[in-house]
Amino acid sequence: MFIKIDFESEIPIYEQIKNQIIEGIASGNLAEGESLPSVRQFASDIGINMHTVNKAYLLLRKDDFVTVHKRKGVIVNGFAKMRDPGFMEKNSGTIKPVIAEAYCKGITEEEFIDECKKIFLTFNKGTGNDGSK
Amino acid sequence: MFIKIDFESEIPIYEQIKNQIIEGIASGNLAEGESLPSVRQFASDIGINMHTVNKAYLLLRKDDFVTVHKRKGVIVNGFAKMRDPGFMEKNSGTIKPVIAEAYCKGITEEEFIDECKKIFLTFNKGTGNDGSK
DNA sequence: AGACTGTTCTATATTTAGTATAACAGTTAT
DNA sequence: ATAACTGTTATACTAAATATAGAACAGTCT
Repeated sequence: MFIKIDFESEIPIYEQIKNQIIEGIASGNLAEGESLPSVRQFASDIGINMHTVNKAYLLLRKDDFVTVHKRKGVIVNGFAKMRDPGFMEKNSGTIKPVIAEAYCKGITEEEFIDECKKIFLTFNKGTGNDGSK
Repeated sequence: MFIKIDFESEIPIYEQIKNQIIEGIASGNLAEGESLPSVRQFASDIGINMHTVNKAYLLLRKDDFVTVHKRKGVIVNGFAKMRDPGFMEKNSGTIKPVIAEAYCKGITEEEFIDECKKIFLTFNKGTGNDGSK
């Protein structure tokens, strides 16, 4: 796997795992139907505990990024199953403090949006969320 | 003050305080030179502990949002003192997971950027960070 | 039956968050 | 100078979140 954990980070390990898997899906590195490593093997690979991996998987399932099959393991969903039109409303509270800080730090709207576009570019290469239904 | 704490939130109280003060500065509700309530009075107003407020103030000082004067208290800095051109580089790691998740959830680049612009609008009304030096 | 999945349970150590008192060191008005 | 107000620091404690550890369970597939 392509996941690297920063043990010095203040971000919990289970969240680093969750984030990197979501980024993997968005960037097309993890395609629909692919299965993730088992909690035991993944934990052993990274050198952490099984339950930490499991917590990440539980969160991914809760938000419809993956489906769990006994025996097969954890499988990446298609974009259709992940879709949630209400995402921006639920998460504007997450973005607001970041923008407020950026604004105070002298970042212009244009600079901020350019950075967002740059990040979006790394994702649009993937399987493709073209915004269609 | 205009600050409301959500005691049910998973976001620490000191971070809620910090965020709302930064948003207050960005939106122009808190102008340069204004002083924040004393740690003791603020804590008593909200019904929390002094040290929780102090922690928020320490973080705000660390990031140059405020200056501390004994007796006068905590005073809001001007945008010039807050300015940090390296902000986006330091914080692209914060934005990336949010965009990745939004992308998977079917939010288009346009929708995401529109939301950012909407938030920027609520700030541009303020004293004005016009991007000039 | 055996080997593999995720899941659940219990237990523990560590860190973070928050509260609680008390004292200290500057600053300013009286 | 004294008093009253600042932030700051120190210590102590509780509670929750994070991470680890080992064991057992319940499906699934060969």
